[in-house]
Amino acid sequence: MSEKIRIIASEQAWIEGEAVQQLENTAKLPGMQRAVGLPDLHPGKGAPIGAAFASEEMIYPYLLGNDIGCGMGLWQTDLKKNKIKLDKMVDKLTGLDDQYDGDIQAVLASHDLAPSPADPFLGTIGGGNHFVELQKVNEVVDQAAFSELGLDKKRLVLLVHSGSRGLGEGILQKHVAAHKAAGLVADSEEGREYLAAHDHALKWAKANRETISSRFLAALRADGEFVLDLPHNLLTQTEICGEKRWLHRKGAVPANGGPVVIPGSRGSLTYLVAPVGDLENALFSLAHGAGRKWQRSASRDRLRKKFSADSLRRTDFGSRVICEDKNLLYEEAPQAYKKIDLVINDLLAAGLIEIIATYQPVITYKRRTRVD
DNA sequence: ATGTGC
Repeated sequence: MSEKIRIIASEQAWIEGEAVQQLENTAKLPGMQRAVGLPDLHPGKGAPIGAAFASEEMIYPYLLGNDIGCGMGLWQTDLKKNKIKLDKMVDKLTGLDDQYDGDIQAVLASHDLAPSPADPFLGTIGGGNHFVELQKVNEVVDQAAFSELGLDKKRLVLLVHSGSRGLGEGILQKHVAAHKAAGLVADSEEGREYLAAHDHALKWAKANRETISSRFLAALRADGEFVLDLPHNLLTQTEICGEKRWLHRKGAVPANGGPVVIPGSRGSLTYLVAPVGDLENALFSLAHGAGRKWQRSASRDRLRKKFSADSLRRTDFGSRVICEDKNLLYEEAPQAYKKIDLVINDLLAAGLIEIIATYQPVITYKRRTRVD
């Protein structure tokens, strides 16, 4: 394996050969200095997911993929853990895939965002692995760090996973039409144009998660306080070992900006962790989740044989899954994902995290609208 | 992942 590559995973971790091959391929790209695979590394469309890449001079839009700015936002609600009325809450969460009926222009203005064709979709989560999850505390491990974030173990939190919808898609498509998987010189007209579009999508995606949270909180008739928001598909100029590098993160959460959330699948715990240790050697990045184990089509084929759709709408935690799109229900089932505990154990073994707390699902909202 | 593909 190239000395440019590091894979942070134990021998027991299930990492597909194709993902490792994809990581090897990225290390050969012109200007590429280092590539790090995180414990949730898995194959993507040409480029791996769960990885960070540091390059000199060149930037590679293809490594980031279409959902520029996709990430996790966390809000603490004023809903109490001991007063959960599941059926009533599920009934309230309707109409949330429709166009946002609030003031989109005001949201854009507050984030200093220029108009874009994706604006009618602001406030919608989209499909794929995107979700909104209401969670309750499972365990507080580091009370001081937990309190420091303003968190209260009696209160439910809202975790929002979404991105830049059609906006990032359009930016990648434009690049691919002209350059396919090839990169750009960062300091060129096209490079600067991509970076400007990227930065816009990054901000838009954050505004999207904020809008989604306010919609869901309003539907639940709850208030919420912002806790944190971190993208996991992004490109930044970052100093690494004393050199300015273009740091690409694809399914990798920044570990140089305080605590991060690493969610499992909807059937497992979510970890709130503090990055520690030699993060520079991990390109200041951590795993962004459990990582997919089975491809979408394989998940549908395998799980349809074993489980009814309704059985997948409840989890071992007693939580509910709101998802009327049956394909999505099977594609995103917990069985299709790796075990989050193993991902966390690998990060602990590498000395890169300390656990602050764990949360468990109460309600997982996937796209509710029926499309099948 | 996708104002969702043949």
